[in-house]
Amino acid sequence: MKKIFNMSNPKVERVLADLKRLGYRLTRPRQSVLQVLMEADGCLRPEEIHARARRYCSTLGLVTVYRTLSLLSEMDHIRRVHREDGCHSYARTELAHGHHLICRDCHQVIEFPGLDNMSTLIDPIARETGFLVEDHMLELVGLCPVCQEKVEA
Amino acid sequence: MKKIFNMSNPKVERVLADLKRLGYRLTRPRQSVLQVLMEADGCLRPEEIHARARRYCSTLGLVTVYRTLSLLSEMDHIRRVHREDGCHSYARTELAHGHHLICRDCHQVIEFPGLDNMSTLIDPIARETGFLVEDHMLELVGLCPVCQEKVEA
DNA sequence: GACATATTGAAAATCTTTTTCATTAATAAT
DNA sequence: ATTATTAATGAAAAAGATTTTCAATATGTC
Ligand SMILES: [Mn+2]
Ligand SMILES: [Mn+2]
Ligand SMILES: [Zn+2]
Ligand SMILES: [Zn+2]
Repeated sequence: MKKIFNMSNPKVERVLADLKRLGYRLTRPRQSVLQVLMEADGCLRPEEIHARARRYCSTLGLVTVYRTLSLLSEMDHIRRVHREDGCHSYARTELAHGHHLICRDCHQVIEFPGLDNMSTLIDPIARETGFLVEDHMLELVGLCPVCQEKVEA
Repeated sequence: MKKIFNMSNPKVERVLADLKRLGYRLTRPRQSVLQVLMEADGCLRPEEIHARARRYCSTLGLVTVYRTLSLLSEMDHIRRVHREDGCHSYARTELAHGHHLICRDCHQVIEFPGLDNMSTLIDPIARETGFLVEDHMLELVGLCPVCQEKVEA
């Protein structure tokens, strides 16, 4: 099958090539999910991805979304992000490195972008322990500006 | 109700006092869950906690485990730890607070040494966001040396 | 175009967690 | 100790998220 989008996204192209290289078929459902993920600038839940991707492939089933997410995760083109409410979100690997800053009072959650210096922290630990560190999760807890004032008052 | 365990654990005592202070009842089901959590030296899933706590309170329902976990989390006596497979584990705050290195295959948990440079990481974020960062949780996930070999083989 | 089969979607199954609600038991008052 | 109050409990049902099953379909190849 040919690409389903006339206007081509270089990120999408790259993944499509990778899929083909590995012998996977370039189906319309897959392409629709991929397109959504690669044009998004944040984390999306499977349900959201499903809704958006249906605009490109109206017959798309949620099951296929899950299957595609799992495949793209394996290939490390997207990454799964933990959510407080139990389920998961997915984002392009470049974006998925966000960390959380949580206010212990109002429970506000701020995402802050990935830290490049994270590896200066992790590398020595990997070396010492012999672990192959594949992922990390950093969560900061404290008081947001608003709640700091509430406490002072 | 009086305490259900003749041999008393100081950690359990402390939480019981706190519960009483806040007007909660010291029920047998609650005490059994608490006991399990405070005598454990690692993370436990609700199902595991349920199984263990039943030895102290045979009628204990899984629902009550969830309710107690949520209460103790609110009170910050235990902390919820994210798991790769979607569900959550819980551990005493002291245990859950440190930095952990978790093997995604054998689930081994190693506590890893010295992160003095944590503040070089956190300070800029605090400055940018205006948050007062009081606590942090860092979890590294990967493969332990043993499980790396298993994969290679 | 025909073929082989990887992929799909619907439905059912699983699994974790939450809600509902009638019953039970902890605490405080008598 | 007995009783009254009502927070807390457990069973069952519901809610969600994700996975499995399987017959039908669409893709890449010849
Ligand atoms: Mn990260
Ligand atoms: Mn999680
Ligand atoms: Zn706040
Ligand atoms: Zn291991």
